[in-house]
Amino acid sequence: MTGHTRWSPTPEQLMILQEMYRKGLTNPNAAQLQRVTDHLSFLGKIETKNVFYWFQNHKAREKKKLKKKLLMQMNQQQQMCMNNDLDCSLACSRSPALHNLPLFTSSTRLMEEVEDASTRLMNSLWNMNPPIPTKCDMETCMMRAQDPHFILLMDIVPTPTSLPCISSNTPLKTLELFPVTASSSLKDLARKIS
Amino acid sequence: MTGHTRWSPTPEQLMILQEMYRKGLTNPNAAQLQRVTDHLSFLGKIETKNVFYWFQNHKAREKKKLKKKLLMQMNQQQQMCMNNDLDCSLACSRSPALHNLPLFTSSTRLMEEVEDASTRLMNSLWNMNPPIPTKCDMETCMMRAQDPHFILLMDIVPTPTSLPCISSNTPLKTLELFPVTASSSLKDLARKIS
DNA sequence: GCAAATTAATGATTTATTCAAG
DNA sequence: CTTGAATAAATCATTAATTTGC
Repeated sequence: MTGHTRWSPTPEQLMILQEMYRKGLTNPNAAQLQRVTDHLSFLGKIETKNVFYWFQNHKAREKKKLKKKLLMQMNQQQQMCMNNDLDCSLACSRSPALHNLPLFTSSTRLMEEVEDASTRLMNSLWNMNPPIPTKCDMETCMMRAQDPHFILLMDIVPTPTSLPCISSNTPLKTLELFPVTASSSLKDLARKIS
Repeated sequence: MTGHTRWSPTPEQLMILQEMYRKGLTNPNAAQLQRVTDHLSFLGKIETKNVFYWFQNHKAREKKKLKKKLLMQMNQQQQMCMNNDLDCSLACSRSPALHNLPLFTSSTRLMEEVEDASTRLMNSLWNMNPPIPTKCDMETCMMRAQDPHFILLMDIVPTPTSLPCISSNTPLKTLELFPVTASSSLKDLARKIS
């Protein structure tokens, strides 16, 4: 195949082809190919098969590009989601109103004792000192299951007794079940013990 | 560190820890760690630091697992999307009602001639024979931009003159701009020419 | 079956990042 | 802007699980 030189569109031809494609001509039939070829032949040497192959290739490559682009978008989105929201997906509320919600019913288990033990421990922790600093009334909330956790979004209305936790103009917020501030340094504790 | 043997939770301890975590205890403070340790010490040798590390690791690894899971889901979804719908995203309608929609206005370009040339060619193609077999009236439609293409969903009401293209109980459908069936085989054409 | 060899899980440590107080 | 506490991420190291050849 050394004697041959393959077709290469002139800039004008290329632009028109691209424009046609962008306008929706992604799969021209024989008659259309012929017609396009006729028109483009005024701008340079061209054959029907060139046009045919161009559309074939262009479609495939646009598809590939779009695919790649969406992949990147999705990965990015996903990263953001992961980095910012994952902890929220674990968060839940200490409010008594939630104690009996499905959020706290465990999946069926063989060992009821484990269930009981952890529940008792959990309840004892709820009653521990120091008291958890955030205390809010809940009005509306949405719960979304995200196996194996739940995301709980709720409308928070700070009560008079509540500490300055969240400004009231951010209505939808996720509460945390357990205190954010430890009474003593965990690192120190861990070090002292080890 | 050869003399040491690292802590390994008994099955009961592990179950309770997991249960606590599932109930929302993902970041215990010092007092909580101590309390949990005290309780679990009845089930086997355990130190506060073990509990501390367990929660740290478990949280991190659950996060990682969830991340991976979501990633896979997204990739799957994406694959499906790509394989089934990509061609649809390129589809648009040949109906005269759409000729002046933004769908067919090209982006701003330096060379107006190209725009004109491709538009003229496009228009000539629209008027070509054989006539495009699908012919429907449109009532309602939605257009969604998906750079660099558009997805057009529309309510199709077959007219008396229309060929049997789409059953009327599938109201929302994507139309294709150009005929799906070529008047002669493209493959044959390409072969004949080459 | 079982014991060495390989792989996967996971406890423990270190390093980096975030965030609030001064 | 710096510092320190807290947390998250990355890494190391050992144990548990499994594979493999006999």
